[in-house]
Amino acid sequence: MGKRHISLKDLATELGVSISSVSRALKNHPDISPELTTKIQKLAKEWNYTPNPLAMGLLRQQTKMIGVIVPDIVTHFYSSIISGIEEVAKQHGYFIVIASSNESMGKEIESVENLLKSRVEGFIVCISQETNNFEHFEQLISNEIPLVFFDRICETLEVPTVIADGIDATKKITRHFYENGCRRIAYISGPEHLNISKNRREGYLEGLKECGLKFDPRYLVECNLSTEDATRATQQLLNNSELPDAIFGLNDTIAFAAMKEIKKQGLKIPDDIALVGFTDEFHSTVVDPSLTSVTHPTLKMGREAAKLFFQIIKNEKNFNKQIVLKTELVVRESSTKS
Amino acid sequence: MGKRHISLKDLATELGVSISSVSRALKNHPDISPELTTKIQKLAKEWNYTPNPLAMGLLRQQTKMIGVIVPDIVTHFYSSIISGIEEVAKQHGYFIVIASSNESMGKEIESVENLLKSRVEGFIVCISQETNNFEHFEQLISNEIPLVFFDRICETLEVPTVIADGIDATKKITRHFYENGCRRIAYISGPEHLNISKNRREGYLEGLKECGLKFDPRYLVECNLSTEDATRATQQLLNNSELPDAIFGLNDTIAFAAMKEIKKQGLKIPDDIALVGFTDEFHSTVVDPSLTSVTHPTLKMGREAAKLFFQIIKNEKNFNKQIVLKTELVVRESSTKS
DNA sequence: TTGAAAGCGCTAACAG
DNA sequence: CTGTTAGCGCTTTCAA
Repeated sequence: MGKRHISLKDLATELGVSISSVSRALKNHPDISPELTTKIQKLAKEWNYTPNPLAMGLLRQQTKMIGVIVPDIVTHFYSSIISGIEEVAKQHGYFIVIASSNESMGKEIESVENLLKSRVEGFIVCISQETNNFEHFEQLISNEIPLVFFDRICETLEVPTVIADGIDATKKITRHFYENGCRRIAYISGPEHLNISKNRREGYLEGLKECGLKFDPRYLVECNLSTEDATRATQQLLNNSELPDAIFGLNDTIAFAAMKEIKKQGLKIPDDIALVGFTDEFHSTVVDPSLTSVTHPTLKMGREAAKLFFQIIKNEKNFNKQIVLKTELVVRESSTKS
Repeated sequence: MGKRHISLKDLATELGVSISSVSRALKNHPDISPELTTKIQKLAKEWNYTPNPLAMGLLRQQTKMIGVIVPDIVTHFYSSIISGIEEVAKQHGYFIVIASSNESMGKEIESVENLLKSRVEGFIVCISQETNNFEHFEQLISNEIPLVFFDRICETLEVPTVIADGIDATKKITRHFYENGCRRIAYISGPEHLNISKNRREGYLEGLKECGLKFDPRYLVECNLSTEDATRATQQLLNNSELPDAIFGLNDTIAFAAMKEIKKQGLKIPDDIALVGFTDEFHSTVVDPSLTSVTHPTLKMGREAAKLFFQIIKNEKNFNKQIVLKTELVVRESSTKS
């Protein structure tokens, strides 16, 4: 059950001094005589004293906990971001409590409440795909509880955010397809209300225009972010009388689902259809053909989100509240037609 | 910065009663008059009172935190186990604090110390591949701090554990190869001191024997668990004058590295070499050819580990302290020779 | 230079 | 039935 930890009181009684003297000595308060200080510090070390964070927390009303809410934790994208958050949090002596919304708004709301009960000092969140009502976040804001959004954000709320530059990314993808001879470029998007969907679509449309291609609505399909629906969306694209010669998807789930479906229908990647994803390093190289993709700077995204958080916590005033991270197009086999 | 939360005192002063009455009313203590109780509960609800866990924790000397140490958090295997742990922890009103050892013993030791400082009530850990000295865990044991190992365990320590049945799994794999006509079955193992390496090797040897095959040391290579070293190990196997006709690896990292290397050398899977991995659902189906593999019951492993933990916390005496989870061989394309 | 006391939010034993 | 008090571990005035 765990033996009791050493307290200031233990040290004080052992040494026959007062608790406050011990407390002061341990933080090298100048008032305490050097001898006493040394004596106390020596014993503290010997007895392996560490301050009780519960007591400190109660006193200062701070738990040193950050609530992190993500759509899921098993996807590499999120776990990698979490790593980044954790890294910075640790540096600041904070730790993170992770909750998964499972892409459900109900669970998201619940998580906010639960974490609030646990007295987290603030939140770093990527909203669920379902979330279309933001009251639970507005409440946080009006209570002045620190909040940071990453990746999927709510544009109508004044909240510090870090996102990837989706417009630029999808523009790059479209152009890349064009330069590789593709003319019927299709895009599988996600739920319309998500900023990532909107941005990436915008880049897609701009890219088409820049390449002098006309937008063809048959080549833009939408799906929720499940594998099943992504497969359905791919099938829809492949049902067109005029097949697209290039497809890219909003995220990994979609990209891989598309890849499987294209292969299943006996079409060749990239020769029949070039494919590009929005994925991470690992998955992209493990599949066959290796997948050209825009890599998300996940670790950095996590770190930046955490940094924003601490700027809020520290009450800093002048900092950039809208961080946009550059993405990189890594060309692999799936998009270079022979 | 977060407005102050409502305290019992706030309710008490508002209602002009004592703090203890409020405390009692809130837990429906029979001593309090029904009227007062209702009045207090009503206000508490209105003001959205939730007990301060810090105060409770200080009082009861419990943080409701479990330290979870894993080799890394971004691998699906671990993040999925973490999900399982988290699920059960939540049911018990606990939350988990995750630390990653990055496969380094130094970091692992550090994590134990840090989490101890944070006053976690106990630990659930998968030891790092480097760990060959267990003092930091022995210390926990002698201090009666709850500890559970999963997947990679230390057999010399008396600690409740949950593992997958590696012997049975690799026996099944070996037999599966045999039944598919393979006779030169190779195995890429991990660091010898890890229980998972030992068990799986044992199953491999037993499987060979059962099939009436002689063990050939050229077909057993070892690697640390990095992609680079797994590639090296695969090359070593493929350098044999007599090529193996089947390979399986200790885990996903190895399996995928092997797959890439085999393809790179222009060999066909499964016709030249059949391949089987120890992986999760997602990865196995996304690669080409899809990978036959033994699936780890990761979620269950996490849940079981957490359950063990709470049995310790609750001071239960008679419970099974060695949980062995069955694995399942899912046959896909990579191992069925045409 | 050191100690006593109050208070952070809560519970529980003890009084009334 | 309700209030008072002490105490969990710590910091911080205020006193000495």
